[in-house]
Amino acid sequence: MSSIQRTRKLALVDCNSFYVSCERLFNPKIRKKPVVVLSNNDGCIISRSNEAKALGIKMGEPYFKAKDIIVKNKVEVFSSNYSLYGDLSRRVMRTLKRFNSEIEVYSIDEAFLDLSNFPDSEVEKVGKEIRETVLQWTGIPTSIGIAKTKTLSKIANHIAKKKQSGVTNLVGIDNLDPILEKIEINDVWGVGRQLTKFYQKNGIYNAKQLKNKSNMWIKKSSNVLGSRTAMELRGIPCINLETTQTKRKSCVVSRSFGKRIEKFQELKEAVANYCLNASEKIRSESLVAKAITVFVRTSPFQRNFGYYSNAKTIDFPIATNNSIEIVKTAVFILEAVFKNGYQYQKAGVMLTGLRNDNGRKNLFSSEKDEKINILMRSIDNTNYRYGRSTLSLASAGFQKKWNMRRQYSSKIDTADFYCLPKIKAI
DNA sequence: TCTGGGGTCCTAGGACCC
DNA sequence: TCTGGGGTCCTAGGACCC
Repeated sequence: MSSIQRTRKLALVDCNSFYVSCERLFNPKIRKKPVVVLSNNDGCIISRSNEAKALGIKMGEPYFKAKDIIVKNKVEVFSSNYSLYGDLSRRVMRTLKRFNSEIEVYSIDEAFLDLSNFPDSEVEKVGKEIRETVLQWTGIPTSIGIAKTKTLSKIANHIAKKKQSGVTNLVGIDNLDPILEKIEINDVWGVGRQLTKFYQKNGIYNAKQLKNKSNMWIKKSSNVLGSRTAMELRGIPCINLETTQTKRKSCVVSRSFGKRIEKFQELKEAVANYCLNASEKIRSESLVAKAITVFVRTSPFQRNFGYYSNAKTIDFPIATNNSIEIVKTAVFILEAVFKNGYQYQKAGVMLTGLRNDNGRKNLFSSEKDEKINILMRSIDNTNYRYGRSTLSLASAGFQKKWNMRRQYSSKIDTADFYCLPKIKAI
């Protein structure tokens, strides 16, 4: 045995109020102010600065419900700008890879890092170094939790969020019970609303109590995922670090409309646009779809108009990523699910059964297919170079009355020179 | 007036086969 | 007419995540 202890150590790096931090980066005036970022269509609040949290603004709360507090306290409001957040996310992840190239990018603002190669005694110091480096290189503040399993690093991260240092290390602590006892059951990773209700009914209110329940009982009353969580709380790793990105299995594009839609024609345009978007996405990942689902629905919150929701799936004869075929099939489905006399609030398309496009010709492929592939490729290249929807299909429409509301966009584009932050020479 | 979007995994149950 | 048991595969729906 080596003299240095090398237990399994995972760090969870989580960006603090990520979307808000991104907006602040390009707008120093809002650094100390309460800030919120809204979801698509300016619907819900999906990111809050600490100052906004302190005002009692809740995560996921509809914007219009929080408006009173927002106006009264002069909270800065932004529509979401996903290309900006995606760009900054990539910068953060690139920085993290300096510390270990084997990282799992878990979401736009989170990554797991394997720190097992560092001695136990140094791991906290490494955490602080990671945090400082990310802040210095990207301007994004983070919190870091370190522990033996993913579920425990999530808990460590939860604690780190409330600390000045921003780093919490649970490796090397023999008895975690006093810490786990303070973690409410609904704050445990993998325990959502339903499980919380169920666990509480059975006297489990915190992480320590779940940890001490028998696997048999948990598995019987929930499922394997539940018992995995309990094992991980005991420090037994059950969830691996996924360092290689696996290809996705489905691709969804759906939006709520800026205003309600009643006409088939407008719905058709929206759905055609979602199809173009989705097929471009899967083409860029060299995938083909086995099937397509289209769904439409009215607002579930507007009871006086009666709720209607419908969806239908069609299998393609041969898996495809051809925009024209995808749009055509989607419109065919839409004709089947559309009913007159409703105010539609949302629609979407889902490409499923995705697999690699091996480009192999099959029995039915023809010269025409070849030509279509070439056409698709040139559309993608043009749109990449000159901006999305430079080239489109006529069925996608031009008016786009149904487009999203984005009233508070910061309009920052990291690909645009004039949006770069200015530095004043002293 | 105004309530996001995009994923994954698990389970139960049905269809089908031998 | 009697009518078993085990396996696989698929799907819909639910739960969870960020």
